[in-house]
Amino acid sequence: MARNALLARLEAVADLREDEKQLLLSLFTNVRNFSAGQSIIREGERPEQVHLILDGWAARYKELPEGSRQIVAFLLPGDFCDLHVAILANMDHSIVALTACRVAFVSSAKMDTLTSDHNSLTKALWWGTLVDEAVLRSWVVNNGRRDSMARIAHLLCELHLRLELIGFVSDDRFDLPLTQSDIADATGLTPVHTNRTLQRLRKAGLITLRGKILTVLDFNALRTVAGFDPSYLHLKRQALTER
Amino acid sequence: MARNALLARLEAVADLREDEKQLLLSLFTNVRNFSAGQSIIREGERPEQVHLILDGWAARYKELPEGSRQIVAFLLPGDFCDLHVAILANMDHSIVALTACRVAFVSSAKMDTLTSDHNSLTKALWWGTLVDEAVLRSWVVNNGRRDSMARIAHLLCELHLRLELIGFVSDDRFDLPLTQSDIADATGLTPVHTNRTLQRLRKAGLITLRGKILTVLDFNALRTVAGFDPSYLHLKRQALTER
DNA sequence: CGTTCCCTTGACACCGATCAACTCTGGTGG
DNA sequence: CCACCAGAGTTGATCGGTGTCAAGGGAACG
Repeated sequence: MARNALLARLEAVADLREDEKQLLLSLFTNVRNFSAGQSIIREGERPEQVHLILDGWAARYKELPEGSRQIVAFLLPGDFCDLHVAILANMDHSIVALTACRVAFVSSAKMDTLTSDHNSLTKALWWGTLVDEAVLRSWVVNNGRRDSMARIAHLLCELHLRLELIGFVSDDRFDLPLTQSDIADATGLTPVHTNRTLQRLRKAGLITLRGKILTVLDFNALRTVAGFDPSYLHLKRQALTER
Repeated sequence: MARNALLARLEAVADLREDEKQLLLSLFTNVRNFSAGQSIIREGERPEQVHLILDGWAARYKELPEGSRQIVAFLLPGDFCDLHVAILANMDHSIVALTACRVAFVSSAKMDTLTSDHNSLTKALWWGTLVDEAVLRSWVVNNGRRDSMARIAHLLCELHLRLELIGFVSDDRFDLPLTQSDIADATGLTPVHTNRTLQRLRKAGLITLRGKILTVLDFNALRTVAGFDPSYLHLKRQALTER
């Protein structure tokens, strides 16, 4: 990964022993590669394995009857696609690779024994799903109550912090491998309007976006435009959030 | 409750033994009453107890700096407010009673021992939080990609099924103790527009809404308008969903 | 060197927001 | 029992943000 993206996330909450870390990492040896655009899991499927993103970006999305889609989460290295397979019957949504992705597969049986043997690991994994849920809540707010500027700004703030946590940000600059249509599908806007809004964010001197590199020029201003409060990400090591 | 609203929800997924049911119910003896409008938990708090709605409706919401609010979930009898207190540090949102509510309090310690002793109960509770998450995803879609008619129709379909599951629906008719402003806050609309949209739903012959009683006149038509697919609710006992 | 995405731009339509009354309802107290 | 009142629902007029449609430009890739 960033061999330790998963650990980076978990250690933000739990203090894991060295042997637990090793044990966890040892599970994710069965790896498969996906290319951009390939679907990792489809709605209605019942995967037999738990999937973990090792590298690359993927999106969790739902498709509507008339053909539009809504992305409900971006999955970054260290994120699980479906920790819940063992419990819920079927996937109620799909997952697609947005960039080339390395994905680890673990049988749910292995996960089960892992969690029944190691309480602190279980708790750490639990914590991960609860943060996912908190992020989801903030997306409901985003799509429901913010205008296009604030929506996109909020998304960028969130990605900035999540990527920073796993070591993908340097100097307020990071790789943003999303098309404007992807951003539109995440924020509930149209591609055209997303384009214009990004232009406004640039003209306001908040960001630059060249190639697929996003630079946050003024994080505090961006945060203000977004109405962004990072506490929902529940980052315990709060260094990042203090500026 | 509907003493068994919680059980109704859990039994939709797990086959619990009688003694497990009794054990579970025995926990929720410490009860407190809230009146409509009273807040049950506030953002930033760190509650020491797990809260379960026994009776009445509550809302999970976030407030924005400029004063508007977004409801991110409706809590019905049998729903937990904060199964996660033990793990996440602080509440990243607030919970308010929408009607008079009876709420049970359980110390997180008790919950902990319960879950470490009874695997099937743990799984059932887990399942509950996963369904919450699935509902959240569908709300993101709702606010992001549906127009006002479909949004409100979708919300009504969801409430219909959730209430049916816990026995609060008879004859496609149920108590809907929400103000139009509440519906607006859930769907990301304004009260005025919510009002007009409800009128359109009535004129289209899909629903009636008198007093606080909602009658679904044509569920299939409502479902079509909403683009509603109930599978995200993961109701195992699927009788309800087949019409 | 052409094809295919992706980004960009313009003109226009429309859904939903805003602002500002007015009405209705249910609950309260005199 | 009535008068009052606050909160909820309703209506109309107008504004603005976002969607839609259509076309052109640019960059990556075979």
